[in-house]
This record gives sequence, structure tokens and C-alpha cells, in this order.
Amino acid sequence: MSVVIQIKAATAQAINTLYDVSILPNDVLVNDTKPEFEGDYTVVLFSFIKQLKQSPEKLGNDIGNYLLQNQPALISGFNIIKGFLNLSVTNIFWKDFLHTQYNQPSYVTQQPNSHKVMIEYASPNTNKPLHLGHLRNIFLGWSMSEIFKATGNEVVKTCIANDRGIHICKSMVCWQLFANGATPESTGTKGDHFVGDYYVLFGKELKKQVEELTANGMSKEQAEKEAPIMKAAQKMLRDWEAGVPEVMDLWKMMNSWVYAGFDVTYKRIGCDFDKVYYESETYILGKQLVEAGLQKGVFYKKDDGSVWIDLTGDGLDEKIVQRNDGTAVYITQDIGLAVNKYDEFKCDDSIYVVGDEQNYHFKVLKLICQKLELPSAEGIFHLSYGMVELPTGRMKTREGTVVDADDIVDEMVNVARKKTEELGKVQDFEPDELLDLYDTIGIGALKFFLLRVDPKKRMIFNPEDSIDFHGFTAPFIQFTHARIKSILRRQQPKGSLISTDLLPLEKELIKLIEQYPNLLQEAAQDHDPSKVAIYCYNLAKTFSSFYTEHSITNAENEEKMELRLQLATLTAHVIKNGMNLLGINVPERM
RNA sequence: GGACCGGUAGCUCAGCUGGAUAGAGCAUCAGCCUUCUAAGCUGAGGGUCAUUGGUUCGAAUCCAAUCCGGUUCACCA
Repeated sequence: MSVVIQIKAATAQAINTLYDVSILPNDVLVNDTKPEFEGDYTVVLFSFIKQLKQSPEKLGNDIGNYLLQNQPALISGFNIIKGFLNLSVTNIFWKDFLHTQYNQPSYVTQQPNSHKVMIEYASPNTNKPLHLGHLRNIFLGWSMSEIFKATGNEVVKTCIANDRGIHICKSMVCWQLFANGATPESTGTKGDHFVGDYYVLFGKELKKQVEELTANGMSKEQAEKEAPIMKAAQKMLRDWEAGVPEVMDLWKMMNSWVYAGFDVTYKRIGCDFDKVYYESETYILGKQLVEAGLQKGVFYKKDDGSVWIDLTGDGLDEKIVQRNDGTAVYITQDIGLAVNKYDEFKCDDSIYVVGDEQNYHFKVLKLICQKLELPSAEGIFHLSYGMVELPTGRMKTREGTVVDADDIVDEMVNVARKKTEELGKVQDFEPDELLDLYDTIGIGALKFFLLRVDPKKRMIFNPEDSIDFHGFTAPFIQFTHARIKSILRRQQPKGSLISTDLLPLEKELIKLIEQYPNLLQEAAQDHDPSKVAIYCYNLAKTFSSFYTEHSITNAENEEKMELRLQLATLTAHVIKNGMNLLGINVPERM
């Protein structure tokens, strides 16, 4: 049990015993003590002085003395400043914690809690390659999965492939018209980029045709509908839905190219799924639920035959759930998918990692599922994240300002290589060790950059900042880990219990490490990997100060050396674990 | 227009279940490598926490209004 929780419990007990009231541990506010005061943790008394009608001094003294008497293993001293009760935790506690945990891999893994969580992420369209926005999505989804696992949950990672619709047909049409049978193999192009090129070509071709038509007096709107290439795409969509064999074959072939390309990228960035759903297989599922909803009176039919739900009572609008021709819309298939997922995996929670432009959509989805009384409804959670923008503004496909995922990964790895070569510290590495190291650093830096900010906020991706390897970055944390490992290679702790006093930096480090399990709970609860990223950075920074100030292998005496070796071991362990939860590796040397 | 999200140092961001003098990184400036990896450490400068009012012992944090930016309100997905 963490110190903070113990202090809360002990303080609540103290107040309840002393004043005959019933305060809950969670009513006790405990903060880190500010460095300029003596103590480790501070109980804020203000909230109690009114209720208990005591002066802060009296109250603080009573609680402090009670804790000294009744919690001698935990509390060694106290002082009161204004309404703040500063408590010192005993050195025994810290040293015992260090001694028992420094060598325990289990320190960072928590007991299974029989809670099952499904996380859907990535969810790409199969007509173009992944971009920077997908990377934020994927890193978030992956990291949340790991954080949930680390806090004892069972996790199922899923992906929905958006593999059908007019946008897919566009690249298919263009390939038919212009490719002359070219393939990724014949051109030496990665499959997703190959198909993406035809999608881009469609846009260009359409623009050309629209210009021609408008020059002949047609309105722009009209021209976009009448352009031959658009008509071809629409026909292809109809053929696809009718299952015309040639179209299906083409669709399957081009999709397989895209998937092969995605797989390369997924593997490179260390991303995988337990289960992939395909929209082409799930889009029909929702229709049965529409029927059921009609009978329940949740939905209603308009005169033209389209089916709607009225959400004005919930502060939203009327929303269509099925077209008048009986085909499914976006939300229909999501209702079906929600049921499908639940039937297959029976997860308590179902998390969708999807951009915040779809906040409204997921609000509606959850509401509909609730009204249909689906068992999966309450567990639906939209992990909404903000858009990634460039300093010049939003990324736009048409303006060619999209940052391609493969390109940015390559660039980061390249910079990692250059910087590593400049520093010249790993000249004895084997060639493939070096390649691993460049990947670890470059991809680590990218992941950290995208995960270190609150997911909800939209973020600016400045290529220059993101390529910085100093300060609040993965390479700095990785470097700290490598430094520790370098020490531990020459000297290992023996495992003895230390009796020496703790210096401020030593205690700061233990204190921070002791907070780690709580931090993970918080990150899981808030669906926020940035908390882990910030924590890892603070830990590395605290260690670096400690490292500069105090020698480990040349410590003042044997006991100090043992203490610091244990501290270093545990620090490295927690850094590695925390970074792994972000999907980032830490090297032994760099 | 309705709904939702955001506005904190020159830039990028923490802090937001109310607590002590608002913190990091980058950038700028000044120091520190014959001893454990300088991708590091120490220090300096830099703030009307968008604005105004309210709630109270106490507000960057909660409430209201206003201003600014974004997203969304499709028989697209």
C-alpha cells in the first residue's frame, strides 16, 4: 500500500478517534511537501477546521502527536505552518521499501482484477498510407492497452478496417484507367503508397474534368457529379455492392496490397492487434438492430422509408440510422459492430480511440446503444484525441501537407543515426546492433513526442522541435537508463538492508519511485499516457541530478554505495517499465 | 445559430477532484568534463494564468458573462 494512502487512512483514523467524527481517508488531502519546508507529505487542514471548530495549530498538533504515537513505523516527525501539517516519513520506511522492492520485477505489475477492456485503434482507410494523425492514434491505443494490462486488466486490441465505400472505389477506378497493370512489385513501391498514389491521381483527374465541364458552362456542383471519372467510381460502388466478380477481385487485390504495406509500418513501429474487423463484413449487421429498435419504438420511420432516432430530448438532434433505400449509414454499422464485439469478447469496457471530430458521433452511438438497452452500452468510451497540426496549420491531402507515417519514422531514425555518430560513443557496436539502436532512439523520440501531451488537446507538430533529443524527450530518458546500466555492469547491489541516513536527493528519488503504482492507476483511470511520459521524464531528471551530485561506485562508504546501487537498480527498472508502457524501448548502452 | 473542446513564459506544454512564492523543455545568457556515459548538471533572465465579475480563510483551478481559436450539428465514412 502506498505511503499516501497510508497517510490518508492514518490521518482519517486520527481525526475520527480524537474528535469522534467519521472522516473518510479520501476526504484527507495529502500533497507533496514543498521543498522549502521540512517533511515529505503535507496534510491540508483547512477543510477540517470549520467542521471540527479547532484552530489549525491545535488540530495539527493533535493529529501529529497521534500519528507519532500510533504510526511509529510510518511517521517520524511533523511541523505545522499555517494550515498545513507537514509530515516526515521515517527513514526506516523508505529504506525498507527500497530494500524489499529494488530487486522485485513484480513491483511494477499489479494483480489481475478480472476486468476486461477492448481497445479499438488505428482504424485506417484502405485507400492511402498512414499519416502522422494515425501515428498519434496508434501510439495512444497501444499505450493505453499496455497501461490497462499493467494495472491488472485483460485487454483485447482491435482494429476496424474501413475497406469499403466510394473512397476505396476511387483508387480502384484510377488504377483500372491508368496503371496498365502495374503492381507494387513491378514498380518497387510499398503497397499502401502505391494505392494511395492512385487515390491522389483521382483527385487530380477529377479536378481536370470538372474544369473542362465548368468551362463549358456547367456549375461546379453539377460538374463534380457529372464528371466521367466520378460516374465511374459510383458505378464501381454499385458493382461492388452487387458483388460483380471482376470488381470484387480488383478490390481484394488492391486491399491486399494496402494491408501488406500497413503490416510493414505496423511492424516497424511495434503495433499489433488481437482482432481485426472489416467494415465490408460488419456494415450489414446493424440492420437487424434497426428492425429491433423500430419494434421497441426507439426508432421511427419517415414517410420516405428512412429510419431515424429523435435525440432532441437528450440535447442532440434527430439522427438518421438507415437510408430510405434500406442501406446502412455510418452509425448503423457501428451499432452492429458494438454488438458483434460484445458477443465475441464480452468486455466490460469498449474504448474507441478516434479523433475528436467524431465526439458527436460517439455521443450518439452510446445514446442509441443505451436506448436499445444493449449490454455493451455502458462500457462504451470514446478516447477522443486532438488533431495533429503543422506550424503552418492543418494537414491537407489536397495541398500535399500531410506528413506521411513512413517518412517521418525514417526521418527520425536518420536523425538518431546522425546524432549517435556525432557523439561517437558506440563505435564498438555490431552493424545490426547499431540499426536497432537508431530505431530505438528515433522511433522512441517520435512516440514520446506524440504521447507526452494530453490526448484531448490538439497538438502542433513542429519538425524541428520533435527532432530535438534534449530535455523532455525519449532520448534523454533512454540516456539516463543507459547510464545506470553502465554503472550496474561494473557493480551490483548485494541486497543488504541499509542503516545510513538518507540525503535529500536520495530520498527524493525513493519517494518518486514509490509513487509509481499510484501514477499508473491514475493514467489508466484518466485514459492518459502523457501522465506516464511526464513521470518517466521527472524520474530521469531526478536521477540525473542525484547522479551528478553523488558518486555511486565511489560513494563515501560501503553502505552508501549499497544504497545507491539499490536505488539505481530500481530507477532503471521503473524507467524501463514506464517507457515500455509507452511502447518505447530503452537501450543498455547508447 | 446550437452543442462540445481549448486560451498559462518568445515557442511547445505541465499544473485544473480549490491550498503555501504558478512549473518544465526549447530558445537566450553565465558556469561545470584528468574520477560512475556532458543526449548531462547548476544558475540567470523571461508571467495581468484571455478579459470582467462572483463564490471563500484561500482561485490558474469552481460558477457566470464576454472576447479569441478549433471541432461538430451530412441519406460521407
